[in-house]
Amino acid sequence: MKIATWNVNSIRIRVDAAVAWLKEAQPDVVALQELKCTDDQFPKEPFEALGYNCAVHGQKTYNGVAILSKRPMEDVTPRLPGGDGDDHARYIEAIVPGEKGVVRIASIYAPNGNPIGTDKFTYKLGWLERLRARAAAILKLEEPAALMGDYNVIPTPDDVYDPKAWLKDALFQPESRSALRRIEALGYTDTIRACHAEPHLYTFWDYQAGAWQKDHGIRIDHIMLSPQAADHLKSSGIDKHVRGREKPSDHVPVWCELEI
DNA sequence: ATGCCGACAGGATGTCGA
Repeated sequence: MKIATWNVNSIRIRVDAAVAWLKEAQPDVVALQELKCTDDQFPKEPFEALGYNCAVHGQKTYNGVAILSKRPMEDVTPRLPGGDGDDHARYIEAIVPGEKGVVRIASIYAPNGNPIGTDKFTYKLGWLERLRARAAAILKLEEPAALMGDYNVIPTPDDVYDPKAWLKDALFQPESRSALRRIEALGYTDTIRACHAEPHLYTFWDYQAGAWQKDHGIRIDHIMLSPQAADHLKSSGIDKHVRGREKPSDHVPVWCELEI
């Protein structure tokens, strides 16, 4: 089973780009983030025409997550538990059948958290703690699971072109990095780290200041596998070339192959 | 230099992203 995650930065404006990538990459399951549309506005037709079922948790203008799956999904559950009154559409979970078993899939869009020292940063850390709690609960199920999406956290200095330039950014704060490490420490595997020894692999390049041309990127989109999924990890990659196309998202797809 | 770019809502320009 090939699974992938992609922050599309508006699904409506990215339909052609998404269809082109799906045709070439042929993933069985895709977690999408930053739909920037309501459930009603989500363009299901072009994806259904490619054979995908769509589970959408949208919101007007901001956020929004979805899971596309060739096989029908079960137990589709939007919203991250906890966070009383939190109405941001940043999480959706579903069960997807594979050839040999099922995989629990989560599409994650963690808060940006800038600027630091504000309620936004507090919200980010609280949200990541809620995610850790959910990740711990999923581990107890002892089943293959992939928690994938835009974590908005740069894990280490090796995951950014110039660590100094990000020292005051919410994505690279010690508290943010620690929150991600706490999830990994539960027993989750970062697929790109597991499959690639070389540093400076990126998933996001800002639209501004020629970041793409200068390869000024950061790695913030991650696939985290439960032990039962990591046992079946075959390969993982980043479809970097997608960033060089017409009207690109500022993020690119991250994928992995599971023998499930 | 805290903007550079891009999407959205709305109908000008402010908000948000990372």
